[in-house]
Amino acid sequence: MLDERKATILRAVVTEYIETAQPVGSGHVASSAEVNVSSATVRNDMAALEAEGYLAQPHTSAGRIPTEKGYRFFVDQLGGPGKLGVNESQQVRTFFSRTHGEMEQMLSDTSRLLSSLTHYAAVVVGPQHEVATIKSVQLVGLSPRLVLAVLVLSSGAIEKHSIELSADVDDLIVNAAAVRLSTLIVGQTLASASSIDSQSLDLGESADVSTILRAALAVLGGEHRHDDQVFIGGTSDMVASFDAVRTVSEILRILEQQLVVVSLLEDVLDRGLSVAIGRETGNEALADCSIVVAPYVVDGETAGSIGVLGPTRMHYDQALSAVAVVANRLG
Amino acid sequence: MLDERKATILRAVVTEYIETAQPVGSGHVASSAEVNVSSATVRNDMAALEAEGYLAQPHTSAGRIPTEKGYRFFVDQLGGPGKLGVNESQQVRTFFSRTHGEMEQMLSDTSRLLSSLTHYAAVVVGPQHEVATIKSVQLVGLSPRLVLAVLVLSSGAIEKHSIELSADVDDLIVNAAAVRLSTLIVGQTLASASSIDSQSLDLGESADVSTILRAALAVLGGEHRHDDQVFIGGTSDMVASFDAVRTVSEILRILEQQLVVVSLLEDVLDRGLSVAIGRETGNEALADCSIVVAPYVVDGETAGSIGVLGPTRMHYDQALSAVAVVANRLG
DNA sequence: CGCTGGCACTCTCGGGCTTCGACTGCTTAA
DNA sequence: TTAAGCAGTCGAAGCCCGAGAGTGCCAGCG
Repeated sequence: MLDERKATILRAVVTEYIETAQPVGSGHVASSAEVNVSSATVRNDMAALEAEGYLAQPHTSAGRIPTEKGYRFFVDQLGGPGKLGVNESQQVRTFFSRTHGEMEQMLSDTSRLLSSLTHYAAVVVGPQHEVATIKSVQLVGLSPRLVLAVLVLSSGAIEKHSIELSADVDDLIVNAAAVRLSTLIVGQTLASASSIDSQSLDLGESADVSTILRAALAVLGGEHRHDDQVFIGGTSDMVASFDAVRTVSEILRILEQQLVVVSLLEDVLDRGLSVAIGRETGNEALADCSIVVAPYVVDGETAGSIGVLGPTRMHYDQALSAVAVVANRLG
Repeated sequence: MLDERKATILRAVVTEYIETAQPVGSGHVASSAEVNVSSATVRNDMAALEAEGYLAQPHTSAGRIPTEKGYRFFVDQLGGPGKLGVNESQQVRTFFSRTHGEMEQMLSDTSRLLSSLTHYAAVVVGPQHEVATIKSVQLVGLSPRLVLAVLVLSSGAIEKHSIELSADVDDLIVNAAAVRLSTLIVGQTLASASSIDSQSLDLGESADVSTILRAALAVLGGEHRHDDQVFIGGTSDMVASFDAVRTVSEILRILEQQLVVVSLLEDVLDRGLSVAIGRETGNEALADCSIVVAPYVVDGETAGSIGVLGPTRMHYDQALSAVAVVANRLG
């Protein structure tokens, strides 16, 4: 599609623009190391690149800036992720050597790590609970009419649901229900547990017990889609890449709606390490942003995903490397 | 200290500046409803107010801007929190009528409510775990050498700690340890549980059991100061009040360090509903911000605190009312 | 004695103008 | 196909100037 020289010129424009945030002119490109033709030749090629939609001019007699298509070519052409710098890989190494156990804490720290590596906002989405099996279930009476159901999953995650009852119950009843519930759902996945039919359990229990059981199964089936664990870090770093407070505010609004963020990441999850540039994110408010995402794998299963959100003029190579390496070592 | 007229003038300057973000001149003040003197008189008083440190001039021949001292006077003089507008109080009412159970979810929603009421960033700090008593403790073996300790507290909160063992243990041993642990710490507060001396429990247990017990008590004693629950919402709203991205970035950096935020709130916690203006927050990066904080009370005990973070030129009356009302109804 | 009107002064802000410089596009020659 | 040169374009920066907003001070009035 693009001959070698045009590709080189485009590459030069993109890298320079990422560096300086200023429109870059033919002179700069011509004097760059990889290009050995005169600025006039560069001008011709840049005009062609603009005609084909890779570059744009903010106004006549300014330099060119990359379009989304331009960035896209640049990123695709980059091939896979490169190596990290020595400082960064050192940072990753010490991070993963020091960290241990305690899923939540670790994911939260991971988002901090990623943002400190890239200086952009980092998003880490924890494992889906649906696939994990239930290790233990417990019912704890907090007050006469309030019972807390606590599930421990094989992933080490915990789910809790409060159950409000219409009548007082005794602790003995609660315990009986807990035992019965354990035999019913321990070892199952959350998904299969929540699909248990309430009917099947009316076998000779006391009425109180089965009431509790039914209520417990009901809350299990309820909206447990919400509690994906999402950790966002480094927004302050990312913000510094923009210059309009207005834009910043809109981006923050997106980040606050965790559902939106999660679906952004999950849209690209099955594609492996990938990049969404500007409107490719599918969100108008993120027109000036790009996202680098990768799923991470635990025990051979895709567990969750991590990502970096930065300006369209982000350092794609660094971001790709960082995301790739961190996703890799999260296993 | 300030005679009645000067106080009125100061009040007028502050309210106008909060509204417009523009330096306000003697003319505007004179034409405001509460002031019935000529602009020349206002000028004299404003000069005096400046000499006394309540006002400042960005440059000669611009209007005046309130100093921190000016805001402070304004806020003190405001007296208690006022009433909420009808829309707002409606919003609060429907919120508290719809919400129920599930502490975490509720606190997170509360931060959303507060930020939507005030259009500033809202911070909600959950109850201190130290004072809650332990309702139940459970040990779950996740893998042969990894045991998860799950505590349910009377507040409905859950703490989990993973315990790594140096040798494989059997589930039976784990269960035995769990039973023993329950008798030891259920009913105690976290604080007293974590101060239990490991020595006192070497009475005839098997070695395996006491190993686990000791490890469990050790992690309990560990850094459980961290896991204060902090919920921050509405940063995107607050950001819109500033015009320098630089400032925004610094403020976000503060908010990301939850420890800092928590200590900010807790410093003023025993003072009840209170306001910290600019540098009064004790943080240089928040020189352009003010904080409105109030503790909330559950079962007669101070449980946690809620707060609003906005620009120094925030609508103090609205923020105070909102914080006061929400803190009140969080019981 | 305190308030007011008036006056001179100061400083910012915005518009209009010019200059400068960084580009481009085109044309022509090798 | 590339290079060189040249004319043209447009924004950014500097400058001037007038308008406007505001101040401080002074003198007079009740």
